[in-house]
Amino acid sequence: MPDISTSLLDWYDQNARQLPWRSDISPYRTWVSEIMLQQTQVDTVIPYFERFILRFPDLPSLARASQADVLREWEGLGYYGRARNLHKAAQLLCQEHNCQLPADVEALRRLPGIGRYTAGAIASIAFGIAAPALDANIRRVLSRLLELREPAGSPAGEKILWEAAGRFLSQHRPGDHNQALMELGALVCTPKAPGCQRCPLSGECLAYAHGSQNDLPARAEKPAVPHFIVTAAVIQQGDKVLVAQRPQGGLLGGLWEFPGGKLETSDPDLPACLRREIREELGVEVCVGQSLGVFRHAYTHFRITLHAFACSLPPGEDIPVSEAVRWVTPSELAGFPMGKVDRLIARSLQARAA
DNA sequence: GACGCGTGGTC
DNA sequence: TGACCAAGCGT
Repeated sequence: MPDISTSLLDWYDQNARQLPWRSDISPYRTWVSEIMLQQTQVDTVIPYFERFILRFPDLPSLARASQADVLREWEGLGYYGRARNLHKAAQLLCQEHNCQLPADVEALRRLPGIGRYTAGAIASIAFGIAAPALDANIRRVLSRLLELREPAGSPAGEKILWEAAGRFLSQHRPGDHNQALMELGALVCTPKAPGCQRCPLSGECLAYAHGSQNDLPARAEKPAVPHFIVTAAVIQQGDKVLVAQRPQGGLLGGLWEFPGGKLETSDPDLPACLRREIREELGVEVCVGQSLGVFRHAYTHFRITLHAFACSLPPGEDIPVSEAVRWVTPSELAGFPMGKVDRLIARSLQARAA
């Protein structure tokens, strides 16, 4: 096992990007940045981090906020469970831990939204604790360094990689060491066309020695991505439209949408699909009118083509409002957190009304 | 332990 | 344009 830390940290000191969360380091800022960075690239996170910190500058301000306000700041970033858990954890910490993040890996690990990686990252970066971290970048760097044939993500591969992350770790600068490995993975040891010529670890890298860097890390086969046809109803009454809140647990949980759903084989056509969905969700028959557009969108595990329709209620029919069903004017839609496609529809309505 | 969970960039 | 990829976590 070579000592990679010295050359790694030297490289990091010369090449680290200046990022918002690398100045004014505090446990709170480190925490917010690490949650945002889960499965999300640095360039995407930067503007969200800046806005979020302006809006919620410290842990008490986040704990006091409403979930809708937190989700609105998160809108567009995806994986909204991260925002719900961040908010929940802030409230827990202010109830039980004096509004302080614990300086302890196991205690961090128990907070909602903090798993093995994030606990190690916060502990090492914010508190200087010698805890390893393993993310997609470090998996790739270490897989190549060790020329690991086990697929990253497999149980055997994970075991080897976590042990390696711990063995390599600098006891002196663990936070910089973890960030340096991630920085190296993001800037040099990239998935395609890795820059081995300018890599500080190429001399120790088994993959580079054998020319196998482009074939690593090994990957398991991925299943085919299904494609669904879905419909959405913009139900209009006077100058208002109906929006519904999605349940907390699942896809786009807690966000608002124009109701609708998947086309089933039993549906004769798109309007029939939409009438069925609205009947099932809201208990009323709607009149389906003109098309408001067709939207394609790719989620992680499936793809949709969404057909939006202007709809109206027959005379005498009504829909009772509730916590999760509201009639709002197009200009009020901006206050309701939404996913990508529904926001596109909402914006087209605002433009139409203006 | 396998699966569900968003979105944007890249090639 | 479609497939791949990304500072993972919860159930």
